Amino acid sequence: MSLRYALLALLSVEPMTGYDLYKEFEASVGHVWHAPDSQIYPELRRMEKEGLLDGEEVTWGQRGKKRRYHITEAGVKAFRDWMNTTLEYTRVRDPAHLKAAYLEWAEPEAAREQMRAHIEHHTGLRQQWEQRIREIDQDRSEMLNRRLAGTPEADRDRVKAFKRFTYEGLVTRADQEITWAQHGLALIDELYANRPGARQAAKK
Amino acid sequence: MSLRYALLALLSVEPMTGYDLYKEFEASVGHVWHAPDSQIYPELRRMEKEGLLDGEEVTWGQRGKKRRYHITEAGVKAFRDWMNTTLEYTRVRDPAHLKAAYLEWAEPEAAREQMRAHIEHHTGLRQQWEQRIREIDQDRSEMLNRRLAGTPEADRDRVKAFKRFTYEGLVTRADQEITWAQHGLALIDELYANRPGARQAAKK
DNA sequence: ACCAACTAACTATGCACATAGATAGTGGCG
DNA sequence: CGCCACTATCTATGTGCATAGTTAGTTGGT
Repeated sequence: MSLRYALLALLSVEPMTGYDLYKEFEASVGHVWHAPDSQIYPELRRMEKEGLLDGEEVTWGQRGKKRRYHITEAGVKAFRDWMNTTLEYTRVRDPAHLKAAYLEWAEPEAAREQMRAHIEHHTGLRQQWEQRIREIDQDRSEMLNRRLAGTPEADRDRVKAFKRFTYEGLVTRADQEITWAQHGLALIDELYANRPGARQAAKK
Repeated sequence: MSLRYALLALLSVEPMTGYDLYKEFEASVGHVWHAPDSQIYPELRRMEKEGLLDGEEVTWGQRGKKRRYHITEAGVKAFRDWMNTTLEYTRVRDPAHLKAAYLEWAEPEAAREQMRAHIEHHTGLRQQWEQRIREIDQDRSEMLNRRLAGTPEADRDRVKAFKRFTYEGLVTRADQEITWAQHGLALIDELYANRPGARQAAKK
């Protein structure tokens, strides 16, 4: 149910087409909420039907056309209401930790590989998020700059501060996951010290 | 797709009915993977059809009956194969951080409430997980004890060690989330120092 | 003139999961 | 005896999301 609010967040800056939003998901919101275009287009139509958005037909080239969505007052209200409502948290469902709990079933080398994948995955995320922080600090994010341009000067600090705060939390989380998996690698080495990886030659 | 592996993990210890598994989900695996009974029962039937489980009709009282599932060799193999396969990670989708990124839209008091809810949520999880660690250390987990009883002595350390490792990681993660939200509270106070919460009386 | 890469949008299928409710038997307590 | 909490299972409906494929126009380069 968060997709529509991610969309409203972007549309609160300026009108956009479904494709714009899809692209923007890769570049900005996508770092906290990913969505494929096949989910975005129908959601936009639904939101228009519910009066949160106004759709406008725009010609493009000779015969091409696209639909540009504007946020309505009802849309702004819906977004603000969501922001003022405390989130419901869902139940834990964590494949990586489920696997970790039964790692004795895996071959030592497969267990290590799992830990390495965990490190790699979170290293990648960490990089993206750090990059995002740098963009915020150096005003190099197009979307954020446009948002700031339409924000009263007195509130600009807050807009930047909350985004920075968000990504800082994610970077720390990634660090924690990386450290955890490194401990995992050490633990595996320790537990199989007398019985090296199945495909590894035993020492003489 | 992880549900079936969580079920196989439990059934690798001993045969159980759907209801047993449902209960066990609340007490052990549920701490890393939650599932409602309405998802468990049909999955068990599917797994039986695929040959991963054997179902056995058991009478219970006068007219009552229940179905007890045994893991088959194919089931053990499927679980081991999954354990030896590196996980695919899914895209980021994090409602709490999505909201955090746009917190300037919320009333200060609502923003604080969101942070408090985050702290409360992760404090609850932290407690569960710490409890789990204590149970592991003191051999007070029924399920784990039964698993250990059926495990060769040489491998018992590993079984416990991986579980401990898993929950330690989750505890650290919870700590990190709590710290983050506390920073959030401090940040909100700082950013609205000149403009206290909307419903609060201004100082004379 | 043509092709590749991009813009733009839509459709289809299926699983995973949340939520809610239905049905029926059991065991114990007062 | 009647009631309640628990055991046990199943059904139904809707949303969210992944994955994959389709159609059509545009732009820029060789």
